[in-house]
This record gives sequence, C-alpha cells and structure tokens, in this order.
Amino acid sequence: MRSGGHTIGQAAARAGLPVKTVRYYDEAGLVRPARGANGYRAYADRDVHKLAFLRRARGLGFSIEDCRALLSLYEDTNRASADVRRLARDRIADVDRKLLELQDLRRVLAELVEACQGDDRPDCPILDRLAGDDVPDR
Amino acid sequence: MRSGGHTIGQAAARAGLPVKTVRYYDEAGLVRPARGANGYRAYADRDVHKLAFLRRARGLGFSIEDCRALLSLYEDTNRASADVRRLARDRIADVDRKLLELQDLRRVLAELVEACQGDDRPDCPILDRLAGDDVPDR
DNA sequence: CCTTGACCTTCCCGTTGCTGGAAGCACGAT
DNA sequence: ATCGTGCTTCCAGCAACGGGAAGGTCAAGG
Repeated sequence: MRSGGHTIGQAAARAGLPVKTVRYYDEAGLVRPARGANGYRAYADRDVHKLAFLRRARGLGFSIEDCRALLSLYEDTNRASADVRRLARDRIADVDRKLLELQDLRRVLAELVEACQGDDRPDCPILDRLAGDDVPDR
Repeated sequence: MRSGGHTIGQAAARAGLPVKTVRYYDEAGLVRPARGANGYRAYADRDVHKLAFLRRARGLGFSIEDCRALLSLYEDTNRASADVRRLARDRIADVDRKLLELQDLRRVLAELVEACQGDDRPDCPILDRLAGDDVPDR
C-alpha cells in the first residue's frame, strides 16, 4: 500500500498504544483517520503523531476531555501558551488534592496497623475502629 | 411497623450513606436486610451498624471485595487479627504505590509548567514536550 | 485457485461503585 | 378520596477502555 497511511495495527505500534485504545480515540473523535477503499482506517503520519501525543498526555493523567482541549490547542498554531499552562496547572492542583487525601489515608491506615499486633487472637483494634459508633451528622 | 427494623431511608440516614448506596450494598450481598410483609427492607440495628462499618472502610479506600472480607472477619468472633492486619497493610502498599506515581506525575507536570512562560505567544514548551517524537519500544 | 492465518471491521458486554430517573405500590395525615 | 412522601423494581449511564464474537480482506504458500 503506497498510499500514505498506516493500518490501525501499525499506527498503534508506532504510537505505543493498544489497538483497542486507538479505535476508541477514533470513536471519541480525538483522532479520526481517513478510510481506505476496503474500509480500513488509514492513519497518516500526523495522526500517528497525535496518537503518541495522546499517550503521553493520558500518561500524565489528563482526562479524555483535557486531551481534546490539548489536541485542539496543539493543532492551533495561533493558540496562546497560557491556555496550555492553565490546563497543566489545573492538573497539578488535582494531583495535589489527591496527594493530600492519600497522605491522610496512609496516616490513618498506618495508625490502625500500628495499634494492631496482628497475632492469632481475635482481638483486633482495626475492626474496632471501623466499627466505631460515632456517626457524622445527627 | 413496631418490629425492630428501620426502613432503608432511616438506616441510610443513621449510617451516613445515600439510600441508593445502601440498596447497592444489599444487591452486592454485603448487607442483606430482612423484608417486611409490604416488601420493604427492614434493617436491624446490627445491619445499620454494618452499614456504618462499610462507610468507614470504603472511606479508607477498601474495595467492595475488601469490605466483604473485612465484614466476614468482623462477624467471625474467632478470626485472627493478623488477617485484618494483612488487609490493612496491603491497602497501605496500594496507597504507597499510588503516592509514588502521583509524586512522579507532579514532578513532570511542574517541570512543564516551569518551562512554559504562559504568555500570549503560540510557542509552548508543554505541547512541544507532549509532541516529542521518541516512541518507547521500537 | 484455494486455503490458511493474520489482520481488519462492527457490535455488544463487562469492569467499579455507584447515581439518576421512570413507573408503580404503600403509608400516614388530611 | 387524595395528597405527598417513601418504598419497590428495572434501565441507563459515567471513564476509559478490554474481551470476544461474527464476518470481511489481504498476502503468501502449496
């Protein structure tokens, strides 16, 4: 096939993504390849490039919707870098929230494990704490 | 109804959970209340207690399956506290993995934001990095 | 020429842990 | 009798795919 397209399998391999994911990105409207006469998706180099872009952005935890925005900014040669920067900063804020939550969680869990000697006896402070009779609100 | 049961609404309120969630826990087999003559779920005090237990365990990030195990350990007066401790430690390990991932993520995102002046010009190092042409494998 | 096997297509179901909504009984008070 | 609230079931959907069925296509080998 001398036409400029890769099949979905080739494109996926080059971008480092599973074929299923690439198909999903098509359906989601993120990367819509041309179609050959046989109905096969034909990925141009720029499409493959966008797929790799998506892999990295997803790896950084950007949502599909974030990725849609990033891609359109990426395609828009007139975009302001401030827009991209804002998305990235929002993402950092998300991550920071999550980090705090997890650190809190870890602390509580560690306290529980600390309090529990973990022997063969049925007495278990962890379950006691989970069973605690304080209910929020009322 | 003078029988010892709470309706689902009352039980949910006491346990601090949404009604829908309580119904879901029934369907999932975590807390199966008795049924009244009218078909209503009738939650005994011990059921309400288990619901509150679930709320706390879920809040600590235990999965539904974890919770099923915790509940059965909780119900088993002969269990070894070591079993519970192991679950909690596994959970801490999960959290630690997640923390490392997120810290890594944060670092990369911060580098990107750092590198991007975020002005009105179209030049954006963030997009450049996301577009990078290095592909993992091949 | 025909078959084989790898690849492609669409479609639909399952995941996790709920959440929302619609249609239809039950109940308490007016 | 009727109102309003609460209860029941079932159906649909969220994110972001993954698994697998049923079928079309293509290049190579015998």
